[in-house]
Amino acid sequence: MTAADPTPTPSMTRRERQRRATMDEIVEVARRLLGDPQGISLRSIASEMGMTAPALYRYVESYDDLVYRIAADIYDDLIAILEAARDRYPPDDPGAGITAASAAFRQWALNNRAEFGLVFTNAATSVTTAGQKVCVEAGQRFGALFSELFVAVWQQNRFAVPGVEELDPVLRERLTSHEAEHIDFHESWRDQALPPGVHWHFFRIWSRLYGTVTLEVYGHVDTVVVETGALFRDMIAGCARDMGLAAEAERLRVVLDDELAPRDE
Amino acid sequence: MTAADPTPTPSMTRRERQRRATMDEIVEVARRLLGDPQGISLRSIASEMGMTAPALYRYVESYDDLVYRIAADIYDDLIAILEAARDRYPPDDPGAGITAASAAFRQWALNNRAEFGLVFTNAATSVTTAGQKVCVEAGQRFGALFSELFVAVWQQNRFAVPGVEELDPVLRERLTSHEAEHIDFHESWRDQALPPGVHWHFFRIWSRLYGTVTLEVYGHVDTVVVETGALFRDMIAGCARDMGLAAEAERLRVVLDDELAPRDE
DNA sequence: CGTTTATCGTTTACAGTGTTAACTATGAAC
DNA sequence: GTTCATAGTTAACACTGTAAACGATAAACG
Repeated sequence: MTAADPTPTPSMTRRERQRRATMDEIVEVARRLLGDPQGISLRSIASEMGMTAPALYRYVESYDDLVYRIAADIYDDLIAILEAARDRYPPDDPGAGITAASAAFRQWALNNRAEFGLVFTNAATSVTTAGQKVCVEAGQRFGALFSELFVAVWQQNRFAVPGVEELDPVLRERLTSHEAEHIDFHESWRDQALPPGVHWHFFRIWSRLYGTVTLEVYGHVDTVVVETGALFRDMIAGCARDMGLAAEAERLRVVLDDELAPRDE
Repeated sequence: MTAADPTPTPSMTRRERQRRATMDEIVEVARRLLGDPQGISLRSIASEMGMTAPALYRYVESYDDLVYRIAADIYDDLIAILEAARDRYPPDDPGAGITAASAAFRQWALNNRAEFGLVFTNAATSVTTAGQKVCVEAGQRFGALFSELFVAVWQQNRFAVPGVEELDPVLRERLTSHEAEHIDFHESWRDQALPPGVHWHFFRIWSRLYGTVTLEVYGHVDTVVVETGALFRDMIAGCARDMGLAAEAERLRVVLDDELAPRDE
């Protein structure tokens, strides 16, 4: 990937293009080195691209700043993978799409544990650098991918969601008031005036996906339920039920099997 | 805490006692320093106790070894906290016990994020040192705490669990064959001959608890559902339903409110 | 075109990390 | 009372992120 270019490469001065190129190469090399047991270091990155470590400071404010940029790049990579999984199924079948994307997310996490940890179990709540911003934005794009699929499913079959009266008062307040900057990844919902219960229910579904994948990645459960994928399958089936997809369980099971099978390439 | 002493302090030579004392002090100091922004380091630990860094190698094989011992200590600390929460309710009310323990787990995690991350989202799959062993054992004790409560609930109300025929074949094989060393924390179940479905259902419940807490700790969800505790409450309510505790929902809600309220001390 | 100037890279240096080797007190043991 | 293992030391090595000062080079301007 090495993406995250707001303006890809239209017409910028030669220097700017070159600068962007090495900027991209930095995070590219860093991500390659991320797989190594001893992890990444500015010196290893620099030497890998024939430079010295202090030179990297022309492109990166600090080590943490670099980490944020790497995280953003990982996000974009992951988003592309999930979109590809989603697009293997027709757009008018968001149930299959969200199932496929979820499975792809899980497979990616298990196959890229270091990257998963960097992005999804990181205490990176520290200072606000330039890099963190791009990281947060990428995270919002990632969230939007799932939330859009979720909303598409809801708009298709209007499954039951909790009514406003069932919601926690504070939560209801936040979800109804449309100063919702804090409702991170849901910019795409802006004009749709969705019931707050839809918002809320999405959090519940997302928490189960995130939680199960994280549990599997860190192995805080018997290995057999990870190896067989039984726990993940069960969780997906449960989420499907709670999204009004019970009738399509058999069909979605096939989708899931397909996406959980090791990719052929 | 600084516990994990198989033989507390019966009658060992003076040297052994002293050795154990500084061993305990090391992890104690390390844990105190864990809260610091720049984290722990052998030198900071040593200087904190008036020593030099290389001296620590008389007690610890390596840095990773130390981390494992810290993790074990954290586990023991956490176990004590959860046991205290559990024991605030009568032993014949495991429903209240598991609810309280779950809430205590969540509160502890949110209040000790560094320690939580060290223990629960750590790639510590590397080499097998002496320290890792004590860490794994502590983890099993931790798991046993929840699984025992879970089994107690089941033995009390015999809630429905999936039948053997519904289980993944590989999973069924593993759960029925009693060479179950891999079924980590369930040594306490040994002689009970529990249906495999009970095992399996415990994994599901545990995955939801672990997943929700981890999600909250790392904030990969709207902050309001964390601050209000709405997501956690909802998840606990769902688990209670799936443990045949629907009738006691109101009673357990009170327990939950109690445990989620900031402890008074 | 030549000169100025900003950019990108260098070398050097500093404080910090985990870790090893060699050496030295000191308390237990024969 | 001598021997000897133990617990500590200092010195050193190979790393880490980072700052300062300096040099080459390419763009920008008169």
